[in-house]
Amino acid sequence: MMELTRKGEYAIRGIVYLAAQPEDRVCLLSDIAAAVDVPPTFLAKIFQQFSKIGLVKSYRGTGGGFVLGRASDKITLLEVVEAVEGQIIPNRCVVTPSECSRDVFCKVHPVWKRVQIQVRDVLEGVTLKDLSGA
Amino acid sequence: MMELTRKGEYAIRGIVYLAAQPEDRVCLLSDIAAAVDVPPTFLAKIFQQFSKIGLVKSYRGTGGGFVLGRASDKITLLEVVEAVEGQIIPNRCVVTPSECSRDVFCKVHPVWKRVQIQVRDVLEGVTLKDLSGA
DNA sequence: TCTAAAAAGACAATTTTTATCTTTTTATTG
DNA sequence: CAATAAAAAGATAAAAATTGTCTTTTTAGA
Ligand code: SF4
Ligand code: SF4
Repeated sequence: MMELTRKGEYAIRGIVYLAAQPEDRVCLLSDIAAAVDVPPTFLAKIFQQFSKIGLVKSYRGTGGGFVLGRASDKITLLEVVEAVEGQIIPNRCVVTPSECSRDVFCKVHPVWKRVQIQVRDVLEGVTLKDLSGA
Repeated sequence: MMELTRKGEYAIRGIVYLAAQPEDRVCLLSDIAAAVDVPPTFLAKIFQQFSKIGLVKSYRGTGGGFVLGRASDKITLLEVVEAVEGQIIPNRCVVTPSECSRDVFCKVHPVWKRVQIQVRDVLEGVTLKDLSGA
């Protein structure tokens, strides 16, 4: 339970690698994939998601590749994880109360809410800089 | 991500209902299932798991059914969840470091460890009594 | 125009989840 | 003892999610 998927793990590896590169060095997807040991086609999908929300910037064509979208200390682990895994949802009723008619009186409901907050807090407190630094 | 499965949700509902019953009242599985709106055959599997580790006690035959294995304030939500979902594992390297060769230098690894601890702490701090009380 | 590289979309194998159904074991009761 | 009640165990299966791959398209540079 609560397990990060491969996709999430790959996503983190990839972007942490990027964050560890010299500031404005443009990296090939194929190079990143090889470096962090992830299937290139899979990582491509992941970086497309990153690109859409601006977590990375991409350049096409010759000399193209990827760079970080913002300074590495301005990107949190939470953003990275949520970009590919979606919101941190310990239980569906946390995000969709209507899902369960019992939520009116349910005492479990607020516990999941607390779990959500705790997890988010941990992940939000870590930046790519923290993860890529020496 | 981090989402409880139906099985986990059902498990909690079922055992919380049991905890809310008068002390030594033996409950039929079919009654519990109906009360908490869970497929009876599915709940049966769940309660079998509970029974194996003593979270509930079961009686077969006429007049049989289930009662809580211990006082409701001695059973934590963590136990219940882990009984059916397995350990709280935010990332597999947390439990099987050998899984990933990068764990020696990896800075992400300890973050998942912290997530694990936080989640466990929240769930461990809640008992069935807390969840079933008026 | 040719080539390099990412973006997009379609597809597929595998695994996990979410059950259901049947048979077996155990206990009670008349 | 026979009949019945109820949980335990086991087999099976549909649906969904995960984990990829492959092909085509778009964009940019040389
Ligand atoms: S029973 Fe409570 S915890 Fe479970 S889904 Fe409903 S509101 Fe959420
Ligand atoms: S790269 Fe780090 S976080 Fe990811 S599996 Fe390996 S040790 Fe764990």
